[in-house]
Amino acid sequence: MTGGLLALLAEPAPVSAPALLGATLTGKGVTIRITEVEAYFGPTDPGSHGHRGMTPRNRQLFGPPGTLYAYRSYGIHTCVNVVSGPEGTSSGSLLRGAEVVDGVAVARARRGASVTDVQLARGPGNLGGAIGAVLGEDDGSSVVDGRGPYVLTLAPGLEARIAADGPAPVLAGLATDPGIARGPRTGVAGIAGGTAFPWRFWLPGEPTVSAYRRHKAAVD
DNA sequence: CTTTCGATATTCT
DNA sequence: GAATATCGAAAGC
Repeated sequence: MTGGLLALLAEPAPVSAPALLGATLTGKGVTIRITEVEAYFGPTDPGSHGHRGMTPRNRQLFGPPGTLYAYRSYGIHTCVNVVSGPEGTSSGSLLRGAEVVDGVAVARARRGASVTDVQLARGPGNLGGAIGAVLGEDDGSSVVDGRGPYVLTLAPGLEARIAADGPAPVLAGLATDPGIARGPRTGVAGIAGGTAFPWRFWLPGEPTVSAYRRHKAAVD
């Protein structure tokens, strides 16, 4: 059952993003365990692709929770988001880092023979490459209804906790979970990359979390 | 170790 | 024409 997952994704990304840590995404011969995400929220977030309204590229970001939003970054890399929040709000979580837990050979065939296990899905562009994301066939597909190329499964134990306590207490607990780190987003320019939007979430100590690289002047 | 730079789709000025 | 939710190779300390 994925009822708990849908209940969490009903919340905007800055609230629901921590719940994606430790979750797995399976499809196209590879399974990854998510270790790093960034949340974006169009209505109030100048760093979001959806902040200035719908365009042909970002329209899937406005879709229903559980939609996969894929986009081309710097003209080269394919990056992947999981849409959350009410339909029409342009909110989603960018998958920035993950551990390949199954299909390592398949992922390496896509990324290159010399890429180490840790590097396979470390960083958003690399992650998209490892799972074989393709704009034309994956952008706008669902990761929750079982009919798309990918299926998202919550971290072990989370479904049971949601069933017992409800989604709100679970998300409130994740917001202060000492096992989850949060900080400014990577690569986002201007004030949107500063501490005013501490919407990068990761699992401390995981080697597959990408290195924090400052882009331009992120306001602290 | 750190910094620079090229590749290049999409969007905004 | 310039900027961007990037990456990796090359060059400079």
